[in-house]
Amino acid sequence: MPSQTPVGRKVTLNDIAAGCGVSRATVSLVLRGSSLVNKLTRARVEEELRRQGYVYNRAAANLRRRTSTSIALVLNDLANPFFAEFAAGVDETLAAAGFVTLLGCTGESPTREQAVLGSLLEHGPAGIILSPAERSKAHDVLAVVGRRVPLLLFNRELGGALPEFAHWDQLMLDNQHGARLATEHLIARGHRHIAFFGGHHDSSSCRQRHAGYVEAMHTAGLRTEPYWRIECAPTRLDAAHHAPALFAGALAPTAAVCYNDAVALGLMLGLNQRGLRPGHDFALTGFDDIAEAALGMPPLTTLSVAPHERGQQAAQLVLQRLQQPQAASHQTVAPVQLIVRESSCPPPTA
Amino acid sequence: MPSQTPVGRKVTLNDIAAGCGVSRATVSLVLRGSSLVNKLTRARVEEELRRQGYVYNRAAANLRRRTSTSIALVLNDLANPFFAEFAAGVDETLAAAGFVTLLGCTGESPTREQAVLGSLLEHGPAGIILSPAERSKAHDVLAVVGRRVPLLLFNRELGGALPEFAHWDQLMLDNQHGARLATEHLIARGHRHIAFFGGHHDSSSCRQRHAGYVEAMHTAGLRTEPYWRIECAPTRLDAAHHAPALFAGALAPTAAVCYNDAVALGLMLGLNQRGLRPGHDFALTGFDDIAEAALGMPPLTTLSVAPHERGQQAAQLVLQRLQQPQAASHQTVAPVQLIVRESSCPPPTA
DNA sequence: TCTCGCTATTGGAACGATCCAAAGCGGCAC
DNA sequence: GTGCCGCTTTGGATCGTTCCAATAGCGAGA
Repeated sequence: MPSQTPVGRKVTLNDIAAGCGVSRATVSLVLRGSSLVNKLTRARVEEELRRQGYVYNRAAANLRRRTSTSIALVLNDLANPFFAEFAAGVDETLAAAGFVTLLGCTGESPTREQAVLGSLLEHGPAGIILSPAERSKAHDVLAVVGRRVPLLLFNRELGGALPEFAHWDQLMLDNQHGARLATEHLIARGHRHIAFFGGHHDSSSCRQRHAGYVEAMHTAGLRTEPYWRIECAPTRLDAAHHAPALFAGALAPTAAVCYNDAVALGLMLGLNQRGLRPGHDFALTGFDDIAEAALGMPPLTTLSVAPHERGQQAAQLVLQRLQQPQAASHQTVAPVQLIVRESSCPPPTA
Repeated sequence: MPSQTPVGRKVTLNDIAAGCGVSRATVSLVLRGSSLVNKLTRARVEEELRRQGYVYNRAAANLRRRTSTSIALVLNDLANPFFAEFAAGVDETLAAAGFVTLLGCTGESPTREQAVLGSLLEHGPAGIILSPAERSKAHDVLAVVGRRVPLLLFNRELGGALPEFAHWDQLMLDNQHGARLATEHLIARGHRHIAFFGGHHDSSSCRQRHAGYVEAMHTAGLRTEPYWRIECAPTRLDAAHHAPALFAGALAPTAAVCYNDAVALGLMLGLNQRGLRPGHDFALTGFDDIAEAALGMPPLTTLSVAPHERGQQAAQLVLQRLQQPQAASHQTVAPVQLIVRESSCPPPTA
């Protein structure tokens, strides 16, 4: 509407106070909905606020009150749909609680992670949600973050764990259990020779998923050949590239538990190029249940981790921590759910 | 009133000053790397800063200097990989320039857009990058944002355009040209009966793409039948649903230019259900080049819009605007690139 | 001796909000 | 007239930083 704000200077409490003949303090009370203010006065002030197009300066208020209304969200890779959905969930919940999200991306670089954390901290967030870069060290994070601001670790553990950082909360996925579910499912379908495909060994989530796979295999009395463990970058392209490695060993697997969906979808491509039809001649499973999983050819059996809900959960955990700064730190493991689709066929000979 | 959280006592300039026997002002000069400070003094102060674990309070500085070091990024849908990559590009460039990203998601709701913009504005961003929700009105955005903070519109135009908002910068995709390229490509492949499939007519990007399609058809001397224009929601599911409509008219098309990749992938499903093989019996193109496009069956011919680069560009445009607040507003149209894959086959009879 | 210039340093007033103790005011009881 | 009570309102200090004008010290030139 016809806002009469003079260009070049912000409208402050003083302007409003002067504009309707009350004190700054009264205007402040009105803004905060205090019941001390007389109805008539309030109406006059509110009219003036509207007339001058006042916008609240939360930075100034936070300075005086020594409070903060922002939370930093630091992600290793926002371009990954998994983290994007996570971020959307975080922002949604934070916004509902009146907080604002300070975003930072590290691109899997511990160096940039340091810089990003440092820069965000200067803006005084009340808390931090961090999905660490791959080789990020607990010691370095502690050095820049300090103990003052509560931190929630998401998705990955930090390298070189320090005893002192037990005060950090954690929200992790149940990687081991999930991979175990997938493996058991393949075994139940009749597979005996099952590979573990993709991911890097120095990623904690990959190690956990691999452990779940081994656990299921051994529980079922099945062997795991070393050459059934194929490492590659967690991308489609690299996965497609490494497909032939599956069949280089003495005993070819009939199925593969893949590190994640990206890897599984890449492997499908690689199999096609070898003339193998995934879901018919070879079974595979993924992890994450990204949007593309349901649409693959064939649709991919995978583990749903509900990234949006995880984002909401992460935000809630941080908000909870803010209310009880002294409570013992909390380790949360989010459940994962097996989604059976067509990629996990029985073995061709069965 | 949003809940606010107390933060523990912080180390301030006063603490440092007291700690090494200089004045607050001197410490401030050291922090800002002023050349006025004596080398010895600087060393002493820096040592003390480290010793006490000082963190700069940018909010206080910004208050005093009447500056801002944050930019608000308001997106209609962060869960969409296109916007996620865009956001990553924005954050990357902003961070490099020393700015911090204030994130806000609107979920395609103009109401939430209002709320989110209002909340972010209270934190005093230096500028705003906005990808509007679908039915967002220029009038409403202007009412909450005002003229004080520069705004960059990305990707979509606002409804009910006001003359006054000519001062907003814009970064749009070259929708019309892109759709024209796709259509020309299909024509060059030998198609004569080409449909335009998907999207809503009240979306500016859909209108533009349709215009590009019409332009190419008419330039080539080809007719466009009204029943070759099929509207549906820009989702896979709705697209699959509307596939039969393509063949309901007197003259069946042999190809379709789709509103975007999601729609194209959905149409593929719908065609398959009719026993038509996309890429063999029917040609189609998409728009966006999302990750799944390359992995479709068949891989999808589409238009690449490079969302990450667009994010960098958007950030640069805003930063530029901050340096020249009075410069005339700028409308940028980002180029798109045709990516030819297997979905755009020649017509079966050709 | 006085002034000048140069280098370092500093106290105090901002920035825009909130907090707090104090006060104005009308009515009512004594 | 005085004291006391609620109901509103208010001035001034304060949060952590930066800006500004003022200074102190000190060697050099007149």
